[in-house]
Amino acid sequence: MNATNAANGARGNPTHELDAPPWRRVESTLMATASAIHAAYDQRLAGLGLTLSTASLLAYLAEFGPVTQTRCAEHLGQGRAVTGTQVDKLQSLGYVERRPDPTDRRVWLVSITDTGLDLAARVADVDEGLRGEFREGISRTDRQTLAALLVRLQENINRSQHVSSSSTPQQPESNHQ
Amino acid sequence: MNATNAANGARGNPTHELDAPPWRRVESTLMATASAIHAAYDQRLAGLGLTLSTASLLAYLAEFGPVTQTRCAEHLGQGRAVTGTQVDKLQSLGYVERRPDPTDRRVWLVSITDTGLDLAARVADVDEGLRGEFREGISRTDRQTLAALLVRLQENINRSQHVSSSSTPQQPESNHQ
DNA sequence: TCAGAACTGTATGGTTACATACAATCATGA
DNA sequence: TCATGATTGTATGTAACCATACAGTTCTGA
Repeated sequence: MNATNAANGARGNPTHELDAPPWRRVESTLMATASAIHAAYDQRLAGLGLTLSTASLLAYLAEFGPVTQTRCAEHLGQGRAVTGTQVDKLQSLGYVERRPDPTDRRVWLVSITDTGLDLAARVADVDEGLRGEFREGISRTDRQTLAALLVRLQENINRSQHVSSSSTPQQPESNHQ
Repeated sequence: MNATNAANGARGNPTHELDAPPWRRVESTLMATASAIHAAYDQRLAGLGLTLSTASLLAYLAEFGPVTQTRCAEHLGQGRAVTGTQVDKLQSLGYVERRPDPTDRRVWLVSITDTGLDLAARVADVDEGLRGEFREGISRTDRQTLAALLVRLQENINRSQHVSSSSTPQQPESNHQ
């Protein structure tokens, strides 16, 4: 009983993944790696009072001018409600501000403040440093290979997501909520 | 269950990754891919009344006999409290049962039932089918390359995770290789 | 023997995110 | 014009997970 199973899979010999149960294969390794990346960012960004989500939002606002919350949500791949909460937090800390759109009274234009820009610069430093550590000993070619494989994999995943699961056997829903 | 559900992304489903600010690089692609895998499993397993987490627990119990909850939690890489809740759910559905350990009155020995075994077999089918779809057009060599790169990346991540206290990361010495 | 440390499972509160529902506001077509 | 449908941001309820704290139990060392 050493570290977590993630470490188990990571330190194991990648050539024989058959001793592992069905839940410790490439897909599982990938999800564990993603969790580790998430945790690493959260850990480093905690010093700035941010999480990966809020830092991503801040960085997006720093780069692309004032935008609506819906656009932020789309870019970050999350719902509008959560984005609104994140804007609430960044606004309460003085890093962003909401201004009404003169041409559309439904929306807020979220813009970054000066202190927000300073923080975004430090977030970029953290990002740069962390990515540098991640890439130690992994060549540019390797990274390109990894990215290409991930893209191909994700295409397959998206394709299988859009298949309407017609093969749902019996098993009544039994959704008691 | 409609198309907007999947398109909107139950766990976020970003689509563009190349023209990208610092937040759309390899690390982001990896996390997005992991989310997509998670969502795909959840979608397919919903027909069995399970999620990826509960299905993983069930599969683990099906393969390795009665075990304590702490061991389940360690294997699944999650906390003991959540594992207890998941066992509660599987138990209420009749798929697992808790029996006292004769030699240790602190622990429960969680064992799978006959109906649980049946369900685990169907979970294995879902897993097999989904992995097959994911690997379409990706050769075995590619998969090995991907796994190897992920392992190397995760080693770097774990190393950078352990350098939390010091503000000046001092180029940790590579242990081997 | 036995006091203190360690471990197991559970309770609790907090965080993050989703899905739905809703009011307010635009946009479209007859 | 104006009724109908879309869109935006928010409120609400739910779900999953974590971290901490705790009682009961086991283990360890003097």
